[in-house]
Amino acid sequence: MSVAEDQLDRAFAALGDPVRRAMIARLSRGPATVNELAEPFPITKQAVSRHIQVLEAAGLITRTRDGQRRPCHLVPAALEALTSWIDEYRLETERRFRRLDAVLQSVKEQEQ
Amino acid sequence: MSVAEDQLDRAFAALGDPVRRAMIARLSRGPATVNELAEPFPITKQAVSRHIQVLEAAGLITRTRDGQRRPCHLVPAALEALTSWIDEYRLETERRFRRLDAVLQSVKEQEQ
DNA sequence: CCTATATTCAACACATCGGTTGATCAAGGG
DNA sequence: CCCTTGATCAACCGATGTGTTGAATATAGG
Repeated sequence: MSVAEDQLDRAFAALGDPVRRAMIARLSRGPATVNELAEPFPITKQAVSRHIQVLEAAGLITRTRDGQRRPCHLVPAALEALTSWIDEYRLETERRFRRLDAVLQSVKEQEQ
Repeated sequence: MSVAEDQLDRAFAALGDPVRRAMIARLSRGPATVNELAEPFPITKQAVSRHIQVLEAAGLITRTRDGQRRPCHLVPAALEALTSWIDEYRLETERRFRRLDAVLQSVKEQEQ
C-alpha cells in the first residue's frame, strides 16, 4: 500500500473519534498545548497526549516548541486532502445520478 | 452524544479502512452486489459482507433487493456531510492564517 | 421439489484502540 | 540547586475491529 493511502487510513480513522474531532475543532481557532486541549475532557493528560500523537501521525497537525510546551497546529492541507478524496467519488456519483435522471426523463417523454 | 455526531464517528471510521474506501470508489461508478464488491479482494465474502454492513450503518450506502442479490448504492449526501464538517474547520484555519499573514506584513512595513 | 447461488449469522482468534496508573524526562523559576 | 510544571513512556486492562470457518437462510431455476 502506498504512503498516501496509509496517510488516508490514519487521517480518516483519526477523525472517527469524537475526542479527536473536538480537538480539531478547537485547533481551528488557534494553536493549543496538551493541557489546553485536555481541559474540556474528563480523561487523563496521558490519554490526551496519545490522541495528539494519533493526529500528528495522521499528518492532521504539527507541533512546535515553546519552552516546556508543545503547541499543536492544524494543517489545513491535510484536511483538504480528505475532502478531495471524498469529493472525487461524491461528484462522480452525482454525475451518474443526473445521467440516470435524464434517461428516465426521456423514457417518460417517449411514453407520452 | 447526538445522533449526528454518532453518524460522523461511524462514517469517518468506516473510511479509515482501505478495503471500504476501495468499495466506495467502486460504488461511485454504479451499484454493486456483495459478490461484485468482493471480487478484487483476497478476503472471504463474509468479511466483505461485514464491511458492507459497516458502510450501511455509517449511512454511506443503502441497499436494495434484486432477487437473491442485495445491491449497494452510494449515498452522496452522506459524503457531503463529511466534507462539510471538514471544510468548516479547514476554512476557519485558513482564514486565521491569512489574518496572521496580514499582521506580519503590516509589522514588516512598520519596521521599514 | 431439489439444488445451486447469494448472503448472512455465529463463534472463535488475534490485533488494535482507548483508557488507566505510576514512573520518567525536560524546561523554568525561585 | 531544588522543585514545580508540561509532557511522555511503559505496562496493563477491557472493548472493539477484522479476519477466519462452518452453519443457516432465502431466492432462482430446472
